[in-house]
Amino acid sequence: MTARKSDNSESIKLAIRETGLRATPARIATLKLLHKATSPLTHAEVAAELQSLGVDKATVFRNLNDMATAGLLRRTELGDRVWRFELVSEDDGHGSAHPHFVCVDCGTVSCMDEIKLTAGSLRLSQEFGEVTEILLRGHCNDCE
Amino acid sequence: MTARKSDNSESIKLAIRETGLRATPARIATLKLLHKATSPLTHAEVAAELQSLGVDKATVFRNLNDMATAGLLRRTELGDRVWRFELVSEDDGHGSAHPHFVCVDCGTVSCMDEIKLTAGSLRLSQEFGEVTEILLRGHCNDCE
DNA sequence: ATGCAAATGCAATTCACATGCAACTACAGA
DNA sequence: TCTGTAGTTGCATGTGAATTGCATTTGCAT
Repeated sequence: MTARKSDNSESIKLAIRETGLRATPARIATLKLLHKATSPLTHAEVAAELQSLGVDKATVFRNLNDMATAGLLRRTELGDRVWRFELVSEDDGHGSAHPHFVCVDCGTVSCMDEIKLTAGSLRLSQEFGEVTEILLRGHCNDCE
Repeated sequence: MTARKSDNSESIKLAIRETGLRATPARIATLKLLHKATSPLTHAEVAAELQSLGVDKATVFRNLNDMATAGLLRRTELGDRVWRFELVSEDDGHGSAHPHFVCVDCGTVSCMDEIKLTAGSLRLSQEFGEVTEILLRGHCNDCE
């Protein structure tokens, strides 16, 4: 008894339900997959992986988008017109919007908590609208 | 005489030829259009504009890409899976990219020439890698 | 003026993603 | 534990941007 191969399935289920979504096999498998991944995965990659479980491509698309909207995943675009998804780690807690650095080569997303605009720039940016996200793209040190 | 309506056509032609490409009407029209534009234009926008001149969509696509490769244009992807092109203006010296503001509601793209990071942030960002693009997302004043 | 590589027009295609709808299922309540 | 139903899924189809193949045309060096 106990310690069955339930792994972290239960905690994953809870995390999903917390967002108001249902803990379906497809979603659990998606999160497990992203949990193992060392870099963001594309729609296609996740879909290919879950196909063996009988999960449809469209379902994967919808789930990734839904879970990204729900805040479980982060959706990034590296510049090759393909969305990539990665887990939003809980310990990364600070819900506040902090800048991200995206390596266009490996897709790694780093949080740049300390990056700020100059005061003047901040004011200028107000003239455009309400900034909700700051994204820097480039080549990370591990890639160049 | 002189100062005919040749405008800057001649200088545009020269600029194109300098890259090894031919100065065709479609390319000249494309550059003139981008010259007038105040923000990056999409393939579709340029194509729509040049359609009245009888220029085919595919030609526009190819020309934009070719001229971007040639260094006349800058090709950016602002997160909506659509390429945008803008002139790499010589007088603007810094061939380097300037930040863009993208409205997540209406999709409008604005160039933020004056926006800068603090010196400290600039230094910090170096620790992540070489930043090639800065993107701010949010709700523009016309939308909120 | 002339030849030919470069460029163009048109149609068809690819590729990533989105959607409509009927069937299914997770899960809250009986 | 059983059941109703709103949330999900599978399948097929649609969409919109970008790309490609190929025959024809054209810029421009000679």
